[in-house]
Formats: sequence, C-alpha cells, structure tokens
Amino acid sequence: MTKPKRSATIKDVAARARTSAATVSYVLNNRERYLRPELRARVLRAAAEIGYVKNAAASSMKGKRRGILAVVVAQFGNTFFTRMCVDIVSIAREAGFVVSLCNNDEDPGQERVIVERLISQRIDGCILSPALSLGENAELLRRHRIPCVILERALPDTPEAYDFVGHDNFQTGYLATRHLLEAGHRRIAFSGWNSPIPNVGERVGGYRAALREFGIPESRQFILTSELSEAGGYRMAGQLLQNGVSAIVFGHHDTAKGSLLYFQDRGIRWPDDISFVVIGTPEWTGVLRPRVTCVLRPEREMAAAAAHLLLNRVMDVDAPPARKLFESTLLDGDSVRVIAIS
Amino acid sequence: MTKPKRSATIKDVAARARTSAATVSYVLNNRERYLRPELRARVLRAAAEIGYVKNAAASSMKGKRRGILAVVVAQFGNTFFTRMCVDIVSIAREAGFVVSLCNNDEDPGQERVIVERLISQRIDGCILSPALSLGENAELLRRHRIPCVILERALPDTPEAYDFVGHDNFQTGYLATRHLLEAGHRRIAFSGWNSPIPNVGERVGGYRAALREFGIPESRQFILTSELSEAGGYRMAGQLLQNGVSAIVFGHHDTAKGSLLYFQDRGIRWPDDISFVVIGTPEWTGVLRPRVTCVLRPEREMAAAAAHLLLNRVMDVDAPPARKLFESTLLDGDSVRVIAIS
DNA sequence: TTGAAAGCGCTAACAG
DNA sequence: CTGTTAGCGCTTTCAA
Repeated sequence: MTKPKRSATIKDVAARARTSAATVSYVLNNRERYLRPELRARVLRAAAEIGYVKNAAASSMKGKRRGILAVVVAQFGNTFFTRMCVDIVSIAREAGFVVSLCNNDEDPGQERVIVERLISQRIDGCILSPALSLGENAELLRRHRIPCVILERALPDTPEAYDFVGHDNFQTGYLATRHLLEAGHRRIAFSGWNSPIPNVGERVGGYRAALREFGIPESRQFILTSELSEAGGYRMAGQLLQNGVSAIVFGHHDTAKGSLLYFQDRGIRWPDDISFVVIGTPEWTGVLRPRVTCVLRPEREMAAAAAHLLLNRVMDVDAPPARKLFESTLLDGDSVRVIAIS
Repeated sequence: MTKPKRSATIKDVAARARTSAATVSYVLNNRERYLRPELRARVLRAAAEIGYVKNAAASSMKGKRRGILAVVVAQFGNTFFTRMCVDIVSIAREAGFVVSLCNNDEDPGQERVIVERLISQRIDGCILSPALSLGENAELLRRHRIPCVILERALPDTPEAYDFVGHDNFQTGYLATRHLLEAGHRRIAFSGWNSPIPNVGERVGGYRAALREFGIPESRQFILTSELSEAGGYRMAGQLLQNGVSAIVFGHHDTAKGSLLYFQDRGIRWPDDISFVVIGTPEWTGVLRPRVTCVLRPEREMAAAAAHLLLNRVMDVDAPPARKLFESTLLDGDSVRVIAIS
C-alpha cells in the first residue's frame, strides 16, 4: 500500500467506487435511502481498501456532533477524581465519544484558558468541577450553548440553572461522626482541609449535628484544619492528641495520611490509643493493618450519573436541570475502638 | 446580553466591525498585514463584545492544526500512568493543546476503536502505550500520518520506525536486586506480574544479572509471577516464605500490595523477618512504617520526554525516530535488613 | 490598506 | 435510484 500524502476523503472513495460523494456519505452513514446493493457494496469496499476514516471536524461543520466531551477536574491526581474520570471515560466511549480530560489545578485562571479552548473545539458537552466553586467558567460554556454538568463542587450562585451531581457532604460528616459516637467515643475531633470550597464546611456541619444529637457540647479545640498536605496532617495529629481526643474524623484523606504517619512515628497504635474514621478511600487505606475504617463517597454512582446526565443533554433530551445528591457509606474497619458504655 | 441561537462566527464579528471576514481573520490571528490601528481595534472590540471564540474545527479544515493531542494508556488507574498523564497534559496545555486521555484497558480491540475515533478527529499527535505491546494500532496512526510516540511498552516489530520513550526495565530489576545483595542477602526472590508484555521479563533479566554478578546460583523456586492482583501477591508471599527466602524484589506494586498484607496478617515484620524492595512508587508506599524501600521509575522524565518529542513532531521538526530510555533510581527506606557479612 | 472569493471535507435538500 | 450543488466557518491568494 502506497502512503497517501493526505488522509483519504469522501471524494477519493467516490472516485474509486465510481460514484458520487453524496452516495458515499449516504452509505457510510447508513442513512435512509435506497441504493443498489451492488453500489453499496462497492462503496464499502472502496472505503475499506483505501482505509477511509471520516473527518469528524468536517462533519461537525454540517451541524453534526463533534464526538468529543470534556471533563475538567480540580485535582487530577486525587484518586477520588481519577476514579470518576475512569468511569466517565468508559461510559462516554460506549456512547461513541472521546473525552478530553483537563486539570484546572484549583486555579480559576487556568480553568478559564481550558474552557475557552474547549469552546474553540466546539465540544459536545462538559463535566466540570469548578476551581474554588466559581461559576463564571460554567457561565461561559452556557453562553456557547455547550451542555454542562457540574460535578462535586456546587456553584454558589445560580445553582438551579445547571445540572449538578455531587454527594451529600453533610451526611458524609454525620455518618463518620455518628459511627464514633455509637462506639462510645465522646471526645471526638474533626480535622481536615482549610478549603475555600463549601464542601468541607458541610462535612463539619454533619459532624456538629451528630454531636448535638448525642448531647455532646462541641469544642473549638476539636476542629482543626490546615492546607491540603501531609505535613498539615502531621501537625494537626500532634495537636489533637495534646488536646486529649479519643477519636478523630479525618475530613480529607490527604491530611489523614500525614496524621497516620505521625501516629506510626510516635508508636501510637490504633484503635487502642486512638480511633478514627477517614472520609475518602485512597489506595493507601487498603494496605494498612489494623484496617482503616473509611467513608466511601459514591464515586461510581456520581460518575455514572454525571456521564448519563450529560449524554442526555447532548442527545437533546429536554429536561429541567437535575440535582443529584448521593449518600456516602461506611466501610467498616478496625480503626475504631468500641468503648464499653456503662 | 441576549443569547444567540448559535455561536458567533467570524462573519458576525465582521458585520459588527463593519469590515470583512478576511480582515477579522488577519486581526485575530495576528498575521502580518498592515491595517489601520483604528480598524484593528474595532475588530478586537467587536469580537470581545459578542464573545467570539474561533471554531477550531473550521480552522483545521484549512490545514491548520487541530489543537488536540491524545494519550492512550493501558491502565488508567495505575498511578504510574496517572502521574505521567498529569505531566503530559500540563506540558501540552502550555503549548496550546488540549489532551484527550484514553484507556485501552490492556485490550487491543478497545484500543483499535479508540485509535479510529482519534483518527476521525484528526488529532495532531498521539502518545501510545500499546495494549499487549502490539503494533497494529500504532501502524494505523502512522498510515494517517498522525505523529505517534510509543510510551513504556516497546513494540516488538518495526520498533525503529517510532519514537519511543521508556525506562530501562533491565536496569530497574538489576538496581533492586543489587541493593539487596549489597545488604548481604543471598536468598533473594523475584515476584511479579505474569504479563504478556516484555517489560517484566526484562526486569527478571536484571535480577538474574545481579545474582550472577554476585555468584549466586538462581533457583526456579525463587521466581514467581501471578495475575495482576492483590490476591496474587498474597498467595505468592506465602509461597516464597515457605521457600525460605530472606528478601524479595517486588516486580509490580499491585502484587506487592497483596504480599505486604500477607505479612501484616501473619505478624511477619519487615525488615526483621523479611526484606524487600518494591519496584514502583504507588501512593501507599508513603504511609507504611517502617518505610518501604522502592525503585522510582523516571515518571516525570518520561512524561516530559514523550510530550516534547511529540510536540516537536507535531511542529514539523524533522528528525530521525528517537529512542529514549531513562534509568530508575533507588528510594532508600527501611524495609531491607543489613546482614552482617563475615 | 482592504475585500472578494475559492476551497478544505462533509451532509442534505433538491433535481433529475 | 443517484448525482449536483450549496454551504457550514475559516484562511489565504488575488485583485482592487
């Protein structure tokens, strides 16, 4: 086979099959039109022989879909997002789309650049976890009539205008805390990310509600946050132990990691010396013994919901904006000591 | 601002600036052509006012670049690949490209579908880790003149035709084994993935070479492989201990994870009861104490090399196919006991 | 100093 | 039954 200087076009196929471009288009797209079977076969053969592959860009200029979706996440390396991306990509593939994955790195400026580039590509739809939960880039997509599903980070303004898929952060915090309370703990801390996004605050809200339910007064000393880093977790662990807590809700797995390192370095054993529940299920929770008790956020469901919601929008299914909130579940482990209750 | 039914085009801008589409194109692309500053400003203003964003698809039809690259990896969830993807995406972004990330899931059939879709999108270039190291999909890309860099998985046939970026698996296996030998170990096992790709075999080759160098006869009982799973690692750990090894080279982190669970479940402590080196640096190695000794594969360098190689090709830099092999480095930990040597 | 027009590859209305 | 043609949005040559 000789190498062509440029990719084969519909005209090349037409020439080879001794017919017209229109006919080739009809055949290749299986559109309703009666054609002599012989002609149809000839076209198919010609296309195969020269290795014709349709140019999706040209096709899109006639109002067809581009066949490209995008997912913009805030922390690409975070397993929570990575796993959702894997699922979304796979669902999109089934539906015939390729997915452009982008990382805004929690930076609205970068996100702006990314979104403009996506608009320039005239992608068919976008799943977006807005950096800092800001809405202007989503607005940009909407102005260009690109369907957009907000994932995980709710927008503060005009939330009702967008499809939204997330998990119930309040319930997540509540679930973790309640588990510790039911095990008999009373001096329970919350430690997490001092994030500008509302998610963390909602988890703390759940934590507070659980305490209240059990009639435990909350203490300012028991709620600690830091930047999102192992070092921050390490620091907070020391502080909390000093403050005399018996159990901790780790609001974010990145800081939790640092805290567990602190425990191990100081010979503090779980669940004997300290009890805890980790919100999130990063890979490392699976390699520790005793087993870590975690709260599993509904990653698979969220990914599936976001993908299907977007695909429906892209396929012109008309529906009012949906808001899907999923609940977290507790993955029992051995990092919580059950205290005998008198 | 009223919502337009369709995205603004160059003509809309022209109309608003009371000039022609050609002029708008010249202005917006900063092409060499003298224009009255006043006109230029008018065009810019008009474009901004109606929120014009160039349609890259249309632009590409005039022979311009599409602005899309693709990365096809074999195991999207594997941190080794995930981290490289993050870096590649970020380098590509700097250069003005969006990146379509795809997951072939070790399945050449899926890969075929993906590659055809990418060709259909007329992407500008592709970084490919071929499933099972098969070459036909790379060949497909080449037939469509899409620049292609092979990453991590070397192709058995026609390897010299492609740019290739990888790490030296032989050296990686050698490095790990030598570290154990130098610590005084003599009963050293290799345990890993029973993979169809050559990478694993090369690591075993390095293992063997190191043993030979130290005059240690190799034992068949000391080389174990299994499917890529925690359960496989768990099984192999038991078997190796039974075979009386004092140290293990873990050829793949996924099976290593299972083995470490086995150790913990049985109260086998490292480095006292067993020594090991893990090839790879998944997240979980950072949370274990005593610290795990790992071999760091040159992920960042590989990602950067692959990205830049591809960008050069895309930018029409003409060069003979390059083959870049990077070396791994040892990250010292505390999972290797130093045996006093008489 | 600027505009008109051709044409990239494809689809679909329309005309045989 | 099948082919001709217009036109999607853009770039660039050519003409004015």
